[in-house]
This record gives sequence, C-alpha cells and structure tokens, in this order.
Amino acid sequence: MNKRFTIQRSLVLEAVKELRRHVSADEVYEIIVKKHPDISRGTVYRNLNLLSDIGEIRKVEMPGGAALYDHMCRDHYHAKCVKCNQVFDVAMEFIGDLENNIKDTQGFIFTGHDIIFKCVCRDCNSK
Amino acid sequence: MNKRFTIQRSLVLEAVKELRRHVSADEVYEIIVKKHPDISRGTVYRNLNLLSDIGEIRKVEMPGGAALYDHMCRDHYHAKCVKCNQVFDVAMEFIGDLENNIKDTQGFIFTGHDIIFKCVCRDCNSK
DNA sequence: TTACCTGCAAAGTCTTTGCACTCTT
DNA sequence: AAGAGTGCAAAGACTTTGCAGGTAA
Repeated sequence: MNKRFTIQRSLVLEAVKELRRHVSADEVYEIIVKKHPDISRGTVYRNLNLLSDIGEIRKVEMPGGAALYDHMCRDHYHAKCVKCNQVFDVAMEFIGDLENNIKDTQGFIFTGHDIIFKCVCRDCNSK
Repeated sequence: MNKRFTIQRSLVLEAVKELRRHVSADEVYEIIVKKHPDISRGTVYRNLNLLSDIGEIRKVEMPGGAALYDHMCRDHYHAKCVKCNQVFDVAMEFIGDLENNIKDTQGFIFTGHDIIFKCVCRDCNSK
C-alpha cells in the first residue's frame, strides 16, 4: 500500500493547502475541474480521505452537512450558523486536555475532540 | 401552522421518550413500524423535526452520520468510536459558559455548542 | 511488471419533498 | 370545510465503490 505521486493527488493537496480555509469536497472538485477537466469526484473524495489518513490534511466532519478539509494547521473550533449553515472558525484557545475532564472513561481510549458552536452569523442577524 | 394531534406524531414522541437514549430516525422508524406497519419514513422524519423544533425532543446532528434524537434531558456530550462509529454518552460536566471563552465574536450570536469526542470504544479496543 | 490509481457510473446512506388523499379541529 | 398531516415514491445531498483501463515505480 505504498502511496504514489499522481497529478490528481497533488492537485487535491494543493487546492486544500492554498485555500487557507476549510473547504468541502465539492469545492475542491470545482476548483480542480477548471484546470483539469477530466478529474472525477470519486478521485477527489479518495484523495481527500487518503491525504487525511496520512496526516497531510485534516478532515473535519460537520454535523448535518458535508465534511470539510483543513490545511493541517493548529487545532481550532468551528461555529455553524443555524440559519445559513455556513461554517466559521472560532477565535478560542484550544483545550488540549479536555479529555481529562471525563469522569468515567468506561474503558474507552479518547483521542481528541471537536467543538461545534451554534450561532447566528452577522449577516443573518442583520437581516 | 397549528400543530395537530396524530397517532403517528404521538408514536414518534413516545419512541424517543421511552428509549432513554439517543436514537436515529431509522431506529425510531423500525420501532414504530412493528406496531403501526403503515407509517412511512417521511412521516418519522417530519415529526422528528417538528418535535425538535417545538422543543419536545432534542436533535443532535452527528458528524459523518445520521442525526440522533434525545429525550430532552440535560445537556451532555457525545463520543464517537472512530472504528465502529457507534455513539456514546460521555460522563462529563456540561460547560454552560463555554461560549464566554470566545475571544472575538465577530458580531455573531452564539446559542450553544456540541462537543464530540473521538474515541476507540472498549469493544473495538479489545479486538 | 505490478499493484496502485483513475474515470465513470452505479449504488449506498441519510433526509427532504411533491402530490394526492386523509384526518384533526 | 379548511388546512395540517400522511403514505408513497421520487429526488436531493453527500459519499463510497466495482470495474476496466491507465500509470508510477
């Protein structure tokens, strides 16, 4: 299961790295297809999953919507507008030891966490 | 838009309330269809959404999977096993004022949050 | 050469929705 | 009677996957 270098894979990686924000698989596809019209959605999905498996990018599965992919920066949290469903980064310290607050681990091994705030974004609020 | 009392709606509410855990729409459907074989999935979804809109039950959208519905108890967090994808309750104090830690609210109105821990559950760990 | 990768299309999962009929109020 | 709710089936959003041909190493 050695990884190979392919045009498609590097285009996917590049798209996620260059857009310095979280993008959906569909956004990645739409960006790449402009330069490389033959790429398929399946390939984009396969590469996004592969790249996040090997730690090149980060997959953030969002509740009730498409997963997002981050250019592997620091850990951070997200907020989702309950009206327009857009997802935003949240300016908040990452709580590295949050798992330590769990009282009864029931024999589970905790390996991380996500926090998703619910919000009404500025645009939706001013309407 | 007055709400009416229907057999189907009360069966959905009952199913969520009686199973004292988070259930998916599909589980609710499977339970109800045994007693009331004519109910449709569409009706289950419509009622789950309606009941959570009016606050009778709680909808918890899970990343990368089906939404879960809770019998409106206290706030609590969830953990999802990265291997088997099962979802568990987490024994941890709810952080009511977590939103206050956000440094720059950017004009957003924050109305709550979810935390989803990633874990390897006991069963998957012992395999 | 080999085994990983791709494009394509089909299928899978979860959910919503249009339509015509039914039932609560 | 009015209009909210229902069953059904189709469709929609998002993602995975089987297959046959292509390609990096």
